[in-house]
Amino acid sequence: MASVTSLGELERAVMNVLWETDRDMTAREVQDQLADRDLATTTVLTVLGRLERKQLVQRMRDGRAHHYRPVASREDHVAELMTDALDDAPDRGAALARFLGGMTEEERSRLRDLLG
Amino acid sequence: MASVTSLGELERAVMNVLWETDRDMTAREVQDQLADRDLATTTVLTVLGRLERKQLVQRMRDGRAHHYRPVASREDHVAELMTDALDDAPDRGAALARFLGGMTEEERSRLRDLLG
DNA sequence: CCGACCGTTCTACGGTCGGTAGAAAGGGTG
DNA sequence: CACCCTTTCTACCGACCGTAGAACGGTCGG
Repeated sequence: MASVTSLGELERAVMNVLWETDRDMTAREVQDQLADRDLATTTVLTVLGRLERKQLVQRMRDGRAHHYRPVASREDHVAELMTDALDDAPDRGAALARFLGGMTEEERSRLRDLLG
Repeated sequence: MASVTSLGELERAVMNVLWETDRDMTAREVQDQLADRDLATTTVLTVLGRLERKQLVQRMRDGRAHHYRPVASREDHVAELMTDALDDAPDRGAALARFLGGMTEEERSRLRDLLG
């Protein structure tokens, strides 16, 4: 059961748009935010559909169109990816130690604060 | 630049064998450890080759055969995945907070210890 | 010294997934 | 009611993965 979800490039871009825009969006609005890619609307819809299948976005009908929103915040999503990665380590302590070792002292200190 | 590496099922199984066996292995030895899958030797070789291309394993010639070894420990690998995930969050603090929130108090306490 | 054998490399095929989008259907709006 | 917007269906291509046969090259036993 692979990790939570491995996304393609466009899928990731769409999630980023949804995460960065702090409200529900229609496919058209997402498309507009990705204007530089010059995508067809159907392409955006296909991707949104796949993201819904992967349970990363949720959609609600609103008149003719649908509105899409991320199921979880980006931070929650990231935290979940981290947890999943950690769950792959038989020696959690060692993995955590390596993880901490890769951080700056500043960030470790922030982590201490977060841990109260 | 997707995440560090997303592996297929068999690729992951091979990495697990290499990680769990604490010495260099030949393709044949890996195959033996995966006997339940009844794989052809060439299949194992192909996978090991792909893992080498992905820089997850390293190989050295030893007489007729090659010996394969993981480039990094599983814990290092996991830590790297965690770091990569975290790097995707614009708000690292928030992501870390969510991550901590998903841990048991026991583990948080262990983390405090690791942080010294 | 040669043949059998073993490990490797090359090649390939089918399945799944992601990026992409056209065709056609369905439902409001004027 | 006609039109237009959004959606659904379907599809294609390329990449990646699981899988493995064919063929090659070097070693070792005889």
